[in-house]
Amino acid sequence: MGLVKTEIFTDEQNTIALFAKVFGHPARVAILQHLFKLNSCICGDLVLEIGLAQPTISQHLKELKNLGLIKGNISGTSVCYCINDENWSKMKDTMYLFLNQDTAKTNCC
Amino acid sequence: MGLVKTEIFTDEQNTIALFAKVFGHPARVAILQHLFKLNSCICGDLVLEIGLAQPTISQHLKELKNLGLIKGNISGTSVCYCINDENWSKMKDTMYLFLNQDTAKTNCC
DNA sequence: TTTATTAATCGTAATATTGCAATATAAAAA
DNA sequence: TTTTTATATTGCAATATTACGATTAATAAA
Repeated sequence: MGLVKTEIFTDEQNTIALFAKVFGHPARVAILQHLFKLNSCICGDLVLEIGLAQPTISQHLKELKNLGLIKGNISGTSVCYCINDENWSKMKDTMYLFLNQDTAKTNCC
Repeated sequence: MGLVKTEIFTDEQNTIALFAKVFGHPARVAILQHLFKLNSCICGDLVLEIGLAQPTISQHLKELKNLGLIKGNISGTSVCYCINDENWSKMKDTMYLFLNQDTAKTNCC
């Protein structure tokens, strides 16, 4: 297999898993942290900052873009990437609901 | 390859990625939601609730246990799983810091 | 003891992910 | 136009993940 059975789960469960999955690689975490830190946009400096080959970074950026968490503006030969604030906020709402399930709960073991 | 280059990332980035990775599968999301909802512990009912084979559920439970997010108590022939509140709370702190980077930021594109 | 019952482990097939070299694409500079 | 610069895409090897049948282990019930 190696194939996730998405049909048997709710949309919410699949959505949470998709967002979590994209954060499940340190390179993508690092890319997002850089984009946040610089506040302004960034292009291929990411390749220098993070120690991975250019095609690898490009691939990770694509996954973040596919989920709508970042957007890229072409300026000349380079591409300027930055956070998609609106979608980031929506993602946060979804993840918060999941992470916050533990409030006011007591366990038996 | 297929092998993550963890050496080139910070501990924080790797930790975030590890937590996110475990949430990156809908079955594990579903298991956690069940454990939270029932408030009391659960054992192999998870196999019935979620539509995956027993060894598959067992494997997912193991990953959650390895990260310390759940704990299991043996009672008779069955095992009672529940959330590890303390570790869940610590995990939440880590993830919140990451998810909350967007506060008071403006982007250029 | 023998027989359920429950969960973990092993082994394995199918698929996905990671990373990069090589190449392609596209715009800017010469 | 030719060359340079910056990024995306392709193809592929190495490794990881998912899922499950078969088996094992361990306790409870008969």
